[in-house]
Amino acid sequence: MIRDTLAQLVRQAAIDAMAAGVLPDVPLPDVTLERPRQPEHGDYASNLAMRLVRATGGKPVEIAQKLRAHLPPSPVLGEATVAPPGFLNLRLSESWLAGQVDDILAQGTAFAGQPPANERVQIEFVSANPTGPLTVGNGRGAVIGSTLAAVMEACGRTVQREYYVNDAGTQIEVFTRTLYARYQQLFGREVEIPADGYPGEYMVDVAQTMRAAEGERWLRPPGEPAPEGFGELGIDIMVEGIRRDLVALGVTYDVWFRERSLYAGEGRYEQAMARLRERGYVAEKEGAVWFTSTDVGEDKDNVLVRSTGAPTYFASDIAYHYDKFIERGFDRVIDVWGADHHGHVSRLKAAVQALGGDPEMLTVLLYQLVTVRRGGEVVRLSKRAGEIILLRDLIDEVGADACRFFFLQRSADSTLDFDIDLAKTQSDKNPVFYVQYAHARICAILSRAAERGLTQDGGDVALLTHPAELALIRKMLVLPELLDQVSRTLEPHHLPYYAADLATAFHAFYHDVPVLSRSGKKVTVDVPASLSRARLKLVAATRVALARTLHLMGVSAPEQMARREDGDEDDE
RNA sequence: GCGCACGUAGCUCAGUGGAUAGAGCGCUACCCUGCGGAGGUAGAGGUCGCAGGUUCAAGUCCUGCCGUGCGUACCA
Repeated sequence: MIRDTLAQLVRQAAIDAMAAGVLPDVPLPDVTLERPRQPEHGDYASNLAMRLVRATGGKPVEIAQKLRAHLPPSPVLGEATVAPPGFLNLRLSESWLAGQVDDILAQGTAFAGQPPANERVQIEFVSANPTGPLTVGNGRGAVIGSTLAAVMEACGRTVQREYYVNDAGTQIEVFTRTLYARYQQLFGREVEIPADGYPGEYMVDVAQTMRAAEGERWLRPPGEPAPEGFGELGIDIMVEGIRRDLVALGVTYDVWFRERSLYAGEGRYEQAMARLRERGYVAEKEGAVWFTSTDVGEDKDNVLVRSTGAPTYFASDIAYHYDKFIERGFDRVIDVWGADHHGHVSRLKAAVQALGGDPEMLTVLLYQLVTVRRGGEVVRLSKRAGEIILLRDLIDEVGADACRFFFLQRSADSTLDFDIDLAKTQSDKNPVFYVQYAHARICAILSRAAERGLTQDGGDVALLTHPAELALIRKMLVLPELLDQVSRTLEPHHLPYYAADLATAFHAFYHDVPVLSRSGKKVTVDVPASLSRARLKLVAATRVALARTLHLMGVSAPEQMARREDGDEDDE
């Protein structure tokens, strides 16, 4: 990355200055460059002089000047200046910048990525209980998780995407009793769904699916419980529905991990509990089995096996993470959870530590709640599911692209207001539209040029010297750094902002700089073919960068937008 | 009570310890039919919740307080 190259130059300048006796020989801190807010301050700035001043003495500005004098020559580096209170500001060489257009085109869809690194990452996301359909909140987790997976892959990690299906435990019994009641109702029996059951209408749909497939096969005499296998089939139907909703959002998985599989035979559950016991973290008291998490710094102990003999959800989770860390041996594990689960983060990390894993390698990424607005009013109800809004309904109404873009737009730490009206707007007010339009416009320009027999072939990027051209190239070169940052901080919300920035830089360029000759009523612009070819290269490179950004977000990069009807200025 | 977050423009939100705190929407002007105007330019709008502290430098780190959300089960 260019930032590293420049940092190395600054570091070398310090070493050379010390060797020359111009600066006292002191230990050198890590040289990091930042991007100044003001463009006048250059492309990158180093605060090294200010960090050295305590050890070396002297004035920061003078130290910075010495660093500047010892910067090794480089084709990358343009101007270097010193600014108070001691910044060393660096500007990229314009000829090098122009040359990056060829570089971006050569990289193509691999642009801004990193070579493979030897790191295996597992990212588990959504993992909603299969007792109900996905909600908009689950959708946010799906988009955050899948986007992070894509970015980490682009940055060289080997990524496994996993969905943990909670198909064991008490909730499944409740689900089964509810479903069986619904099933019997379809055959005219006067049966009430359980008081603690799932009232949503989707349960009727599942029951109907089962009747449609196998008729009354599952019916037992009145008063008897559901037969063996009935609940499992119901769960399978639910999981399939969840899978389809996720596909509609552009999300697929490598592994669907069944909680039930932890308990098969002498499985992971037994192994994990045995390991905890060996290591001295299991105690019996009050008729239950406890994880003595206070021994690893927790506030309280937690129950593993209830006095009824049934394991808790927490025990399953321990076995599951035992499998991730100890058996499957991932270098890094990321769990994406809704913020309402944050109370479990600490004790799960404690469990990983107690098992002998490294809790630092487990990152639990929490995202805050989603509220949906329509006409400024908060939407609360779904007809089919009660007090939740279905992800499916949102996708059907605004489309997967808008869903993904909007879900990504906010930091996971912030609650998210999803404005349905804005997401459906076919205008520049809608950021998804604005960005996608930029891509479509690029495609239109390239094909228009081709119609005239002009292509980027043979274009000489050295002709790209206009400030708007260079600004656009600079914006494209942000992407590699951005992806690196997202992969390290796990904050994908920067991507939509960047996409909009890049689109703006393109529109500004296109507004200021003619790519093709044109003749209108008022103005005639003549662009030499050689210049057109060079600028078409820049346009094509912008397409590469913009499409890359959109694809990582899982948002489509359309070649054309549907034409808006003329004269249709009003909102519907 | 305790724990984890959040509090930045009218609204929704960005802001890796750096220089003059930004964007979109909304508002006010302008470019006037354009190589896709579904675009561009400019302006108004801020005690970064409050008070201390650390630092050459704090919206950013630390402490306390106020406000909001979530959690604090032998539920998942």
